Amino acid sequence: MGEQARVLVVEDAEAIRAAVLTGLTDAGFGVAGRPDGAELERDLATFRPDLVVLDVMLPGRDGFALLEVVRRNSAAGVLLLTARDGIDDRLRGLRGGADDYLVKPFVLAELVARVTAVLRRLGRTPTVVEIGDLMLDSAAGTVLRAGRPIELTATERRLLEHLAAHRDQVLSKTQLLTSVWGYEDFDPNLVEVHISALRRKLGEPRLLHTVRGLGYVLRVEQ
Amino acid sequence: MGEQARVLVVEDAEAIRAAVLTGLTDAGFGVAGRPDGAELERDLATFRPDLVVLDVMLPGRDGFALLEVVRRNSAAGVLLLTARDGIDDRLRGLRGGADDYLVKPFVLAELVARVTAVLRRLGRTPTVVEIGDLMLDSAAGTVLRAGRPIELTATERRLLEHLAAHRDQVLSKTQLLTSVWGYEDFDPNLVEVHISALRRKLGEPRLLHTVRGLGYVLRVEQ
DNA sequence: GCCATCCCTTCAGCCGATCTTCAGGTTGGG
DNA sequence: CCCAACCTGAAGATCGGCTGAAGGGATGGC
Repeated sequence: MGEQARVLVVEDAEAIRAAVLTGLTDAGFGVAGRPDGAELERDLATFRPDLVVLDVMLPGRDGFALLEVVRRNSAAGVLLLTARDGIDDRLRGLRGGADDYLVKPFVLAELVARVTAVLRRLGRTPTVVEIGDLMLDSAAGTVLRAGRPIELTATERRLLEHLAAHRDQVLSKTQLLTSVWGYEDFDPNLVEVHISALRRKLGEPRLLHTVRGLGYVLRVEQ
Repeated sequence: MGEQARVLVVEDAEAIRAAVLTGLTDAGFGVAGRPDGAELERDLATFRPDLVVLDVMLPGRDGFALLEVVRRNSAAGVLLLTARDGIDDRLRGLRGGADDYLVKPFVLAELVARVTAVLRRLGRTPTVVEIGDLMLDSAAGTVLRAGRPIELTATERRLLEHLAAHRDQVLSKTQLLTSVWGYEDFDPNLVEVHISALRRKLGEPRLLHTVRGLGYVLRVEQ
């Protein structure tokens, strides 16, 4: 496809938002802008951004809260804009799972460079991942097994995309719980239940394997 | 237990290098340091870092040149340290394919946070250990002997990984009990039983040897 | 506003894999 | 030859993982 990556910009300062949107458009990205994160969930579902640029200082829910929302509801990358130069904010952002951050004021060219870098790192440029006869199109939101479409719930899709992004790597239930659910507390059964549902829908031959005592791995057996 | 990730630090200022190495060690990383990149190719091959921290201003080849070397010769991530605050440098670094950069002077905690973040983004790197025709991939959770997969239980895998991490080194049953099982009480037979099972699965020629009265050692006999 | 539906999460029972212990056999150094 | 060290098959206890079912919150149609 056109392979145009989509970037959602949530920034309340209109001048900055406009400049950023222009810069990103010039750089060849598909863009959308919002003054706040009130409709973030909906935007994630409809606009399906590959990356979300979040201002930390926002009316309503702040950038950190929105970061959680993005993580829970999509596989999009996150770039934080922080007005304060405080190390604490930056650390909090990175620990909270942001892919990168930028301190205001910034030069437009640098933001574009960082957006590009994050997208490249995330390997989001090609939105299609193939594993055996399984095909994930994160842009279109479709999953095909042997050419046949599979209906997944949001959680199942996030789980599958995460496993696919780490194919051939064993991921523990704890890792999955934190990166797919964003949970701190540990309830292995929650993961097991969703793995079970995912397997039922994915069908045979089995791609999603249990490594007893370690976790799960998406792998094509030879 | 996963093996610790390895970080190579190339930085000519000795005070900074020492501080960084200490901080990373405290954070649980395996580390190595160099004042310049003269032996980078060799280091990449022998130390097998998961991440390389590169100072941009270096005697001899500078950070950008070394970045290229890392990219060509390994799958390691790269974090650039730049003394200048100039946007140009930062852009050049990100465009050149660095996974992240940090502007000096920086707070040690932030460097550690960034190193952790980059490693996490990179998917924690496949740590592969080879001993003779035995290959352990702790990320993929696989063990191969002469190319053939071997099914191990969780305890057997931990035991083997521990022995592999200390290849050619005799480990007593007490040492194994404490480091693999975390037990305080001493039941040598418990270790013997698992060693026995491990040998059966690993097959011939024997890699796991008994040193009577001392312990066990993983070694390729000549 | 109300109801049907979907989905996430928790719970409980089941099953097989695995851990640990025990008992008896084997090995090797002195 | 003897004894301590080591090996290993077997078996009960325990654990990790799977799955059907049900509660409850959110969503969307009427």
